[in-house]
Amino acid sequence: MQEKVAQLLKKNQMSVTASRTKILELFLASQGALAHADIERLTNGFDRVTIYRTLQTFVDKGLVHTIPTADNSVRYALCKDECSQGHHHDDHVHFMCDDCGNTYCLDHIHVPAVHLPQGFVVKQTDVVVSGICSNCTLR
Amino acid sequence: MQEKVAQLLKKNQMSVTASRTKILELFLASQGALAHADIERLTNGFDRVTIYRTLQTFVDKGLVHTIPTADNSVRYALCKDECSQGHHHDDHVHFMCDDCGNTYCLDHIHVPAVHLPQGFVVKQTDVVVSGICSNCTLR
DNA sequence: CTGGCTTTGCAACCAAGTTGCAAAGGTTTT
DNA sequence: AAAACCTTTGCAACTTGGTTGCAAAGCCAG
Repeated sequence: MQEKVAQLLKKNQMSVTASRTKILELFLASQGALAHADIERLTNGFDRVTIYRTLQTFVDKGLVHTIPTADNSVRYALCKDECSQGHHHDDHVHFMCDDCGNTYCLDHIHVPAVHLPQGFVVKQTDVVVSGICSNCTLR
Repeated sequence: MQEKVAQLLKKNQMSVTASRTKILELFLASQGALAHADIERLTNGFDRVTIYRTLQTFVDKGLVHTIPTADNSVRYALCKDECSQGHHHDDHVHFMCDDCGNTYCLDHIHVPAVHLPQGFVVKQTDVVVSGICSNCTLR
């Protein structure tokens, strides 16, 4: 596992350090998206600043993308393989659960095409759905 | 005009004060959405805190709604008449222009229904489109 | 295992937003 | 039109989230 994570870092042109390894492991182990605060809580000893910088590096290298949320908080989730350095293909729907607070990438649900009036050029469409996730409806 | 604004405030159960009048005028005069910083710039003399509280009051009273944005900044726009105290009908698409930075409510473009996997309960769907707005493509 | 570049931790800083409270302002009553 | 009462404002202080500069430590080629 550790080894696999190290390979993944190298493949994306990053040197292998303790914080990057640990944080990437967290992402691989997590179902949903992670916020800076989650990572701070789940690790111990890494400086706030290191976590900010590590996340930024992951985004720059195309390993992770930020998720638009309804409550204006910043969350991060692993990219699928199609994403690469400086080029994110983030065309899936995101879901925020009002109950457990988790945020999920619904990778297989693509954002619908939105038809705009003449003169508008569409570059990106973000869809954020909120409600109750499947884990929480069961309980 | 001043009178009309005062009526609008009263209709929504707010006392008529200088800051509320001025800020509501700004919204009525503005094409797109306004951020706290915009209002601070366009007015002079009102305290930051007063602007925060006025915006919050407008949201509570159903006069204004917040707009989800791709860059995690908070913006406000006038509600249509269907919105009322504590009950927003915010089911239209929002557009952010990468060029001029303006944010618009596309009131007549409704958010498409998104089909989610079993077990998910949808409460709200937010669609934020970014690109170039019709004002900026003309130039 | 040495040297050079990268990353980390710390401290300080900045921006956005919130809270408590006294003073000022709006509204209602008489 | 003034008094009384409740609401709103401005100020100061604080909190939270995020950034920057820099010296020390860490990574990884040769």
